[in-house]
Amino acid sequence: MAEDKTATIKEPKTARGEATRQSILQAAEKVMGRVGFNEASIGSITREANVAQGTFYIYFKGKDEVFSELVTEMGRMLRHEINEATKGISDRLAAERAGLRAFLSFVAAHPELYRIVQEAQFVDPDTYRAYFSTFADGYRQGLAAAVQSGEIRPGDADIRAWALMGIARSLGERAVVFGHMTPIDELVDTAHDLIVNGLKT
Amino acid sequence: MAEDKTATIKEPKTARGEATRQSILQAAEKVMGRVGFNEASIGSITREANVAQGTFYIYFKGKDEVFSELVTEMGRMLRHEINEATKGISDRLAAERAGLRAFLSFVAAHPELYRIVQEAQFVDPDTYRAYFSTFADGYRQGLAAAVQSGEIRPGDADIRAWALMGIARSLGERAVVFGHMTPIDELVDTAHDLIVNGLKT
DNA sequence: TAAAGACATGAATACTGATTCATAATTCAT
DNA sequence: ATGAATTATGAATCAGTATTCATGTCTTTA
Repeated sequence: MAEDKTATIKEPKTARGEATRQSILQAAEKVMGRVGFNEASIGSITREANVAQGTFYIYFKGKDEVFSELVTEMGRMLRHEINEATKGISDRLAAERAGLRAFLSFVAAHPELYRIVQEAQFVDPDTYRAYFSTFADGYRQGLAAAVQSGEIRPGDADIRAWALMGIARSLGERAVVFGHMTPIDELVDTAHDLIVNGLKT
Repeated sequence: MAEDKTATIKEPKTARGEATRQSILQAAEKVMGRVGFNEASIGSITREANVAQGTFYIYFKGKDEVFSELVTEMGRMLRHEINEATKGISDRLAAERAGLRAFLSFVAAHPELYRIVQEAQFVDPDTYRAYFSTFADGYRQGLAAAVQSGEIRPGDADIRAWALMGIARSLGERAVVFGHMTPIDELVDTAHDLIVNGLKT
């Protein structure tokens, strides 16, 4: 039946509590970003946060819970960045460029968070899927509208949305995971040219 | 003279041993593909393989080692498939299409292996990086040659290689992880059109 | 300023699952 | 056929770490 998870309530009631919770969260981001979810022990997180182990359980049910919170938080931040970067740009291809640029800047600035989202695929599949489905939905709508208005050539919007997300993710990974130090503008220029004009002569 | 670097020797000397080793490998592929690396215990693998727990350590140093072997094996298989599918095709854009098709067919046929490669990013980063670096190198050379010969328009070959790999991976993930059931030919047609012609009208 | 509630501690406990190893069975070479 | 090598077993260890909890400190408020 419906099991009540309310048994262990969290939510700090005090400024002090909120601060502690926050420092645990930050420590978790740092440690998990560096060594990954599995290697990150509660002990290593609380040590980084300068609190005792037991304190962790005042605010979180376990490792999974902090992790999910980090992923969700990261999603919010990234969506916000991209919205800011593209809002007010009506030209679809220009928006494409601005969005790509914002994405790559973000992952360059937050490599740990990038890693955490990727790892969510295995640690918290539901959150992971929700994360990318949300992105894909928005993307698809934008592309469909642009096809409708004749701004871009016809083609399945969902498949294209995934293809374009793939380009962005792959270039992000190239930089963050594989250490290729290409300047972002060069990445954006090359990728955008490919997206707009394709490979053909 | 033990040219083996394996301080603790493995390598079955007997048909029986080879068979057992193989069934452990298959069981590991199955179990790890289903529940992921961390949830896959040695016990669950040996149970699946119908051998005792101790038997595992006759052939492998630990979980990491089977895992690496699976990733490497998968890389070999996939490269082979793509080489077969594209060999003899001199036209670059046609090869692009054939390679994409081969890739998507492969991941559709081996969803577990796909998952395992992704997880290698966290379990065995070196192998993961080697895997994609190898792919990227080959890809880059092909693109650079095609630019040289005037077959495709100029543009940084390395960035393009990563962008195109990203498209393939993303469409694979869309199918395998997100369960979108689009027929492969439709995926290939749409993606190839995007790759060749871009989005512009 | 004192009682109540919130927060913090960290040693003790509990659990999970990896790894070992003494023993037994099977296969191989002669 | 028989001793030697190889392979197989699984219960017993071992290690790491997640989680609890009895106790102590801080903060609020009446």
